[in-house]
Amino acid sequence: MTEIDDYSSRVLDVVDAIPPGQVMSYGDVAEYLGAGGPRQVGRVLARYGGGAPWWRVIHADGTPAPGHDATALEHYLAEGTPLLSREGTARRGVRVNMRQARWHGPGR
DNA sequence: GTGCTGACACAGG
DNA sequence: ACCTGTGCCAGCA
Repeated sequence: MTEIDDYSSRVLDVVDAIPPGQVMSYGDVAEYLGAGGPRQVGRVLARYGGGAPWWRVIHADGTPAPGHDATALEHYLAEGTPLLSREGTARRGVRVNMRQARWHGPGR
């Protein structure tokens, strides 16, 4: 049994609530919860992200998490997440179109 | 108690 | 678009 802290559980709950094609920045999740900070959210995902769509949680710039940017890209293509990646821009810096994909709680 | 590290955010170059 | 420095919060040796 993997008991999880209340805070971690809440973070995972929010991440799991993010609809496909939408994403939230670490800072947005922290602000949405009204507790901790972006670093804490990142730490939780790094620890318990295995049971939640961590790829839907990215930097404020729209860049996916390090070490798994390739995996995240696969999910974005499968979910239909609006990407800014283009032949013109460096494909190495795969970014998500936050202006479109940014999700703020249910109903938005 | 002190210091370092980390799946970050923001500003400057 | 990329790198560096600084600030913020929490965990760990």
